[in-house]
Amino acid sequence: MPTMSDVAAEAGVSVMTVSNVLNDRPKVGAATKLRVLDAVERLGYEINLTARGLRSGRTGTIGLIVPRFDHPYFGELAAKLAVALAATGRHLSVEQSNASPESEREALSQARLATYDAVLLSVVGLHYDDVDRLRTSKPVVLLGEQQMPPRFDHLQLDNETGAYLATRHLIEGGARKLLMIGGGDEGFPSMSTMRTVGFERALREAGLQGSVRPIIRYEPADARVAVAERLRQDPGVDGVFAITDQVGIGVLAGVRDAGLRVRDDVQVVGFDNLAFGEHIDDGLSTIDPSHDWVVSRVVELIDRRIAGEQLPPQHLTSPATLVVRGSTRLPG
Amino acid sequence: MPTMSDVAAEAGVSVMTVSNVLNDRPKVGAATKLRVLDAVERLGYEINLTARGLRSGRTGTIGLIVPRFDHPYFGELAAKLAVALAATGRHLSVEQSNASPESEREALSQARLATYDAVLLSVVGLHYDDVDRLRTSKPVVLLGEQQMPPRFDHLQLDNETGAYLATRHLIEGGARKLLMIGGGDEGFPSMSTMRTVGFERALREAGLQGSVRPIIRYEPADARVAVAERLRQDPGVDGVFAITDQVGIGVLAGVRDAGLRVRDDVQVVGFDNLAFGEHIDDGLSTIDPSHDWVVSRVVELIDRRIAGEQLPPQHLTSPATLVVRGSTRLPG
DNA sequence: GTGAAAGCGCTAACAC
DNA sequence: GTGTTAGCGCTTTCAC
Repeated sequence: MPTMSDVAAEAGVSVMTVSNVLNDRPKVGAATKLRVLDAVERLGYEINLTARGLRSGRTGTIGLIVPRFDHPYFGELAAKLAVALAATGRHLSVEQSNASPESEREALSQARLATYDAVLLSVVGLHYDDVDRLRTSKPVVLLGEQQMPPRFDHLQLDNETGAYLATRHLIEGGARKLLMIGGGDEGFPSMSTMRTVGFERALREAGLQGSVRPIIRYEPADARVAVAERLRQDPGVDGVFAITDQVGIGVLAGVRDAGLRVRDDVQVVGFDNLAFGEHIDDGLSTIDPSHDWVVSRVVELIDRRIAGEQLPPQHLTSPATLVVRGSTRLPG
Repeated sequence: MPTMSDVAAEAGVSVMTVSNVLNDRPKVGAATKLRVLDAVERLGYEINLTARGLRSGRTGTIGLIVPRFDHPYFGELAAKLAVALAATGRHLSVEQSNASPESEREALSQARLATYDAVLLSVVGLHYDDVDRLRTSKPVVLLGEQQMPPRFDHLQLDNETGAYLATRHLIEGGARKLLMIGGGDEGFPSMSTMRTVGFERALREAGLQGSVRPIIRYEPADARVAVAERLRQDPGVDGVFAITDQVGIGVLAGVRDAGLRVRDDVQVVGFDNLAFGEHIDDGLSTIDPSHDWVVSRVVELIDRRIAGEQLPPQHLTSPATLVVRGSTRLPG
């Protein structure tokens, strides 16, 4: 592999001039620039990013750490982030934290975080203390619904409003006996707790009772079993709020398993607006988490942090909006 | 951030001894080792992976380059790969190539490939020439269905057999007028070409005619429109082979859009065995691509390549097996 | 078993 | 505009 010195020798200039050309630094003569680029071409030279990173302290790469690669929520977010970051000349690299306890520790180690210019950390599944232990000189932006140490920038959804809108929509469509799958008060402000608060607020406003069925994993299979079981015990249920669309897909299946019709017998709303929701049955109504909004804010924020701007930790909440599809009735 | 010299000073040893301890090199005295680890602890030292990488040429990280983060096929594969690599002490970093033409060029640049110990390149959407241009000193393993330069290691599915099994299963369930959505002969051995060959072989064996409806993007929305349109033109169709499960989800919706019942009127089989297929409708029958087999082979292969073993380029084909769910009938 | 010297390939800082 | 010097933090090599 040729190095910068090889290019310098080939072009008859110093390595600094080569570096200046390759980094588009302004103070290079046009003729020199051409000679350098020519030499680069002839030798097939490409820069050594590791060496650049060691010397300059910058890598041009942003890290995104997600719990799992195979959850569509992160896939969809990551895809949008990658596009937005590419537009500002940065590069996104995604790691999975939850492969094993060791790999989680490793993914969150200062050593690995330091290989990025900034780190976006999806904190699903991480606890306050895991995150509070983080020591890094690089900017860290937290994404997710847990309560987290306030010294970090943190973006989250408006979980409570989203759950409220979903539940009110079920009620406006005529549901009178509601069930939330995947909810429960965890005793601290988690995603589950906050969505449950929104669910219960909408019930209270309407003067209705509802029930909450927690599940351990937000997986379709678990939700499917849970909802079918509950519908058999409690046949009057006519509206289900699924804590996520993944859970929602299981709820749709569980409603069928119980011998009931989605929408006509039991309305269903999810949360996340995953792409596949549009095509399941007659469409799964859901809450859109405004990924584009989140992505724009994140990109702005890391730009400013990487530029070294000092601003207090940002705690931002993205809007949640209702998306109506065939699993619910319109009001009236 | 403390460096290795700081640790050496703190422990009263040389940097080399610190390095030897941290890398578990055998020739360190037990007492010295303790003193070093103690100093590491006290200073909160963590190694600088960039410096290590520059000097040693190894990073401990494997790169996986996929076209899109938001396609569940890659998410599911990446999740399994991450777990398998973690077990051998390596680390997986995933990049998206198709965010834009520039980001694709960048993701495939020698410069970026060189930051990994080995690169797994998912070649969906890349052409022979894109890949043939790759120059890198690091091992590259290709994953995907295109025909590719034989100098690379390459793992692919048994597309033809998979498509054949899917189609034969439709026929055994009673389908007599078959349609393939997303097929077509592209004139070279692509995924589409090979799956179409398998489809047509099964038809020929059964003495049946079938038709093939190409689509541009393998997206549910496109497939949905295509299949509904075709079913209206051609009402006798009673079996659809969808080129992927993503397409299959659109086919299920399109069958309903056309006023027909999945399975009773139109049997449907997909390909990929994505996780969500189990819970859509009564389940989407599909072809399983043996991700676990692929993952094992890939991990073995890169272990040997990274160890510097010289072996001819490996071209491996993973088995394809049928998974029967509610979108098709069992024979008889 | 431990340490000294050299250098991986680049860029920051500054001299000219 | 261009070149020189120094050094980022580590590992390789080799001496003891």
